Amino acid sequence: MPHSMSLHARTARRSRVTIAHLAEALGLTKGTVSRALNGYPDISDGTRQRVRRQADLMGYRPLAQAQAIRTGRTRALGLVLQTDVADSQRPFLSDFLAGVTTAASRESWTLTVATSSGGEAMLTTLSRLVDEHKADGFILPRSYHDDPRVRLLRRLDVPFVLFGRTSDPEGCAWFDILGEEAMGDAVNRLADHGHDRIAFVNGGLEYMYSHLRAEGFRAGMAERGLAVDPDLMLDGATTTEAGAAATRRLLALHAPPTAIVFAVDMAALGAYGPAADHGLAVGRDLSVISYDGIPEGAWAVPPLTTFRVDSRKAGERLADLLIRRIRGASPEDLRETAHARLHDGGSDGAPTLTSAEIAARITDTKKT
Amino acid sequence: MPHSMSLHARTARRSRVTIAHLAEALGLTKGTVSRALNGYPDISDGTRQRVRRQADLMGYRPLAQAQAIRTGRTRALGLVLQTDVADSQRPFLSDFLAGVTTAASRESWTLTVATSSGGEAMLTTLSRLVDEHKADGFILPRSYHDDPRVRLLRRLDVPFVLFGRTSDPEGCAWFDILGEEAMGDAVNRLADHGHDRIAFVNGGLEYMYSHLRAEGFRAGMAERGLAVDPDLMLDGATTTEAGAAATRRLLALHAPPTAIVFAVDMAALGAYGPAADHGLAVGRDLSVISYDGIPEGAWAVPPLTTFRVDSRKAGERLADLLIRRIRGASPEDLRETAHARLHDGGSDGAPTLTSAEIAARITDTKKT
DNA sequence: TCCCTTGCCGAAACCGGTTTCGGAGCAAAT
DNA sequence: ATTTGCTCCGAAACCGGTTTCGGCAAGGGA
Repeated sequence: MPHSMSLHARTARRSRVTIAHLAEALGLTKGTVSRALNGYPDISDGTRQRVRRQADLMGYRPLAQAQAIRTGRTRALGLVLQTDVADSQRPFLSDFLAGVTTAASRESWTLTVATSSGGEAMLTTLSRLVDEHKADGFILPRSYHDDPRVRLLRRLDVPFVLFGRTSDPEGCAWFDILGEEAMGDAVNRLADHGHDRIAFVNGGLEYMYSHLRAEGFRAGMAERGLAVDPDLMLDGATTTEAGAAATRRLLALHAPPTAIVFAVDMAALGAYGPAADHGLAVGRDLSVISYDGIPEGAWAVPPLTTFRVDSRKAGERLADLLIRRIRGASPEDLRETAHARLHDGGSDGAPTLTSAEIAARITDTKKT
Repeated sequence: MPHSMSLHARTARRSRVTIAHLAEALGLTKGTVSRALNGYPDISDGTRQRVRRQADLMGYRPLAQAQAIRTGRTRALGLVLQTDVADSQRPFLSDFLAGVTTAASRESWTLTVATSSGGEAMLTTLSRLVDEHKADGFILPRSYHDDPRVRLLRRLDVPFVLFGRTSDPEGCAWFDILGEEAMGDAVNRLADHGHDRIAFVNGGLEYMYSHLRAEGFRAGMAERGLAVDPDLMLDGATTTEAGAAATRRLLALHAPPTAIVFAVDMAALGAYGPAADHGLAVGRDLSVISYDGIPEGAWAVPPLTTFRVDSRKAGERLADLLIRRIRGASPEDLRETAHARLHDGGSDGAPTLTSAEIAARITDTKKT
């Protein structure tokens, strides 16, 4: 007499089909069903098929949290956002999340999000999430040159993937956009336009990307046989104000640049004000190329020429890599990069003035 | 002989302090400890104190997922973002998430985020999350006039809070910004400037906010004794392109407005192009006031005068309300509103031209 | 003094899964 | 014919909590 004693009817409010229901319907025990579904070798192919078929016939999906108390894994990705810094990734957060969650839900994983303000709080939050088993691994956005989060998770032996590279790649998986390549392309583009006095305004040196982008800028200059003037190399500009200050400083030089490459859009937007102050038209008298593709760039006049990042894809790739990392793949096999795409806004072009002419213009406007 | 047989030493990698450890240290059983911590009445005050003390002495924190398999509650808030619509809340997503998660973690809850594209997918995602017990309740951003998510969750008897109101408030808790008040203030401000021919460009009527803001606009007009001309009432503009189209249509009227109130910043940004096409200076010849406070508005020339929303606070309040809702508070007691704050950008001012003069200007520029 | 509450806690079942252990059944080897 | 070994599954313990049930001891009323 099969199906003799049925479990409590599924009429109860919000009852799901459990592994016990499934086992009963199959005439097997919970344990056998579980092993069948989880690929244990001591289950015959026949029953495995039968179990699988019945499982998706009845629409059985294991309860992640029930599995978690035994396995310690809850099929959740963790993402801790730092909210106290002006972050060029912020405008794309929505896209980024869309990427992460769609890739995650493809494997029926979910995303747990937390925020923290300040580096210390970040570490506290991370270890709390680890301790409470809220996530099986973490996506770490905006990697630092020397990243304390990496050290923490490495020590705790918790899987993670970086959005960005880091100085000590030991045990690190990552996805990154080749910012150095973009910066090199920017130099080449400007050189093609005829510029030979090109400045570089970098972001904060605590971030890994700054080192890479500076490298890329230098490589581009070398490629075109252009000298890198230390006076034209600034850093620490991640806001519009800092970008404006950097621009003013560059324009005040005896031999100002005819073009500026910014590592960060937010800083590049700061170039427009000082340029206008001296009657310099961005895109003609002063060329600007930048990186990020933030929406504000499109509203500048002329719109910013910049290298766009596909945040949604980044999220997808990171989620995918992290899941594979959690499942045991070695970090060395989980390193991917992609290219930024140039968006021609009009803020760069052939120089209409030489460096000397710009210098003259500056002294002129200063007098008045 | 108390403490005779100690549990496996806590030296094991990543072992937490469990309720069994706690019980052993106290010489009680797991069940008693659990009841003590959860406020059951059949525990003496003395032991309750003792248990509590020992609990935070040993740093015990219950594993949410272990509790969940019995209680069905996992101390997680759910947030499903719709990613396929141009959403004025998107630039503030980071702040919003910061608000939600800080309020949640204050009560040691977490946030589970999912995304979906399309209304149907949204409902599927929601019911999957409910079915898999991934969240105990949901924050529903950007409420619709008639919201299918509300109907679904109401039917499933799952707690939720709305960011925004809805047409059928039955069983709904919410937090909302008084957009109608802002629109009324906008009208008053324009009337103070001397405008008497004011247009209103609304967002999509499927959203609840559009109805409220239209209402607020009408109330403001009535308050100032101004007639509402049906020709000056448009809707469906949530993008820059749609805003531009609406502006062109308004300017082409026999008696064009001297000021336009937009329900949405993204649409308001569309006013600049058409105005410039006809040689009209925004802020002087044509006044524009809007709502949202998106960062792009600051880059328009002149910057947009707009009503800003405090997204972080909204997130905090929503998380708080939802937690109380899940804990059993009745939805009627969980309804809060807040005010938008005016940010004076310069896109509005006293009219320099009358409606007739604008009309003349339009026909002039059309000829050339 | 006896009985009946009442307060308070232990014991054990339970939630929905996973994992270990052991043994039944069968075929091949001795 | 017995032993050996292998395949495959059931039984039961386990994970970290919650909840039900029952019983002991103290207190109160008759």
